[in-house]
Amino acid sequence: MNDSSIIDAPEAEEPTSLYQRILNDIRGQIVSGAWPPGYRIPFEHELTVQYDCSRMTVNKALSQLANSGLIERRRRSGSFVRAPRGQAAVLEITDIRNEVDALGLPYSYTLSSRQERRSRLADAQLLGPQCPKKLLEMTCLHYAGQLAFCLEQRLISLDAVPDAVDESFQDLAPGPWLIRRVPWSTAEHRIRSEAAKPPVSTGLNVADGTPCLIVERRTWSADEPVTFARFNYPGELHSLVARFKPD
Amino acid sequence: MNDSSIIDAPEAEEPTSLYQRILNDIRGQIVSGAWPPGYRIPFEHELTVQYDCSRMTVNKALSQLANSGLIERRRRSGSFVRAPRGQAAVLEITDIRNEVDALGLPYSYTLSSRQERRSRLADAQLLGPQCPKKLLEMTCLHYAGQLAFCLEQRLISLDAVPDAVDESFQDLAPGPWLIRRVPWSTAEHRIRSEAAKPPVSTGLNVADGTPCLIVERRTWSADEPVTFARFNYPGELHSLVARFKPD
DNA sequence: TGTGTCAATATGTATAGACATAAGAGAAAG
DNA sequence: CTTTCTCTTATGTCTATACATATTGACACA
Repeated sequence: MNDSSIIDAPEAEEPTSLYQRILNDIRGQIVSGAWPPGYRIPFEHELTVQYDCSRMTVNKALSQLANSGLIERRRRSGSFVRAPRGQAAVLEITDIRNEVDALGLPYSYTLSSRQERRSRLADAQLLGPQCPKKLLEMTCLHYAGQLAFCLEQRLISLDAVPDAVDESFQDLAPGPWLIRRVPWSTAEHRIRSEAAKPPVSTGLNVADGTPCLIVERRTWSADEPVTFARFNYPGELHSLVARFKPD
Repeated sequence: MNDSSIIDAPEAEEPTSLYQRILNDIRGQIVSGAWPPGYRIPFEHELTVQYDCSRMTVNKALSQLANSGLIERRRRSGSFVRAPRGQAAVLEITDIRNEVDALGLPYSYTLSSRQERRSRLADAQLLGPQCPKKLLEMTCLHYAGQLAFCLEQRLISLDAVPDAVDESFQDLAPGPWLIRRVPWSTAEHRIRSEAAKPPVSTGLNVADGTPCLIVERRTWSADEPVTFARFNYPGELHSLVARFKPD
């Protein structure tokens, strides 16, 4: 399970245009520590002299650095290296089918339960204050070969996605169905570890108390809740990877 | 533990400049689904007419959309809405002290063990192929009140950070020490769930088999491995949050 | 039919200039 | 000494223009 052999340091690439060269140069000064947090970056005017270019070119580079959060720009004062930023990592969320494929195992999917119902108080806990009136609740199992890879507990707002009542979800998982049907504007993920209890433990066919990686995803489209999904990955066979990428 | 009351849908904000208005308009068309993947966005020239502005203004908006991955630009052909992107979420990695503070509990820290040594084969598994020769290995405990909140297992490359030998780490955790001393260019996080075993279970004072959330972080500076950290969060009291943010 | 050439076109990058805006510094007024 | 005003300055945005570059379609040629 501890397949840590896929570790590789990243590589730099050559800049192609002037503004990218300026951008790389400055970012280099920052990430190398030569320009510590609080350091005042040369004024745009000074950089135009240094690189012998127009202010717009310098501005393009500095603007990108600014809205990627590496520097802060203050009128009249100049541009400054930002405090060591709360390190942000990008978590790439893929379809479960892709995860299984990546393991080289055959993927299969079954629907365990499906129920249309009115929403209850407990649902508002999961979907937020603007909880829809009607819901579709499902439990699904994703297999990697013979192995139960993930148990999915899913709520779909029938207010936001009325078409879902016409879909059986017998052969197609709700995730890929939704992603091609409903545009989404925001998603939030909560990740934690939990001991498996029924019905999760029975569904996954693991002993009670088996540690599970839980990923809960809430999705909104234009401020309206669309869906809630809880993915239960049993044991230690699954790990999420998040990479920091400057810019 | 399931403190799900901190759920709120996001809000839109008003554009301040023309290019931001263009950017928001187009992004709106895309995330609302009105312009599906593959749709050809109006040419820059058409947009300059529509918004009555110069091409540079349109270009600034489209460029940002392009390098945030929402659209793809092809010379001579135009700009196209990209395929439903691999959903990416941003994981905000904070100092453990901040996490404890956020819970409203008093933070304290102790160093359990500290050892300078030559690197072994097993270390290359963790730090990658360019494993350093000399290492500093530590085990630390982070408390939230009386509760063991997190057990940290830490390796620091003494090749990359020779200064670390002079630091006792008795009162300051390696994380904040490193972050203000060593600039880093890349970080990778692996997140999984695991049953606690000795020495982790004994260090955290929890029963063997207690599910733990494991966050492993590898950090490089200029392609050289700097540090490896494994954070063991026992039980279900901790959860990571990752938010999708368009742009 | 296949291929090479060429012009048309949309984007990529850069320029010089313009005005707006905010924020700091210093002067003037209370 | 404090408040208020003006002036200066660096950034924020926008324009009109220019040339480079990649790609496509059309046309001519073997």
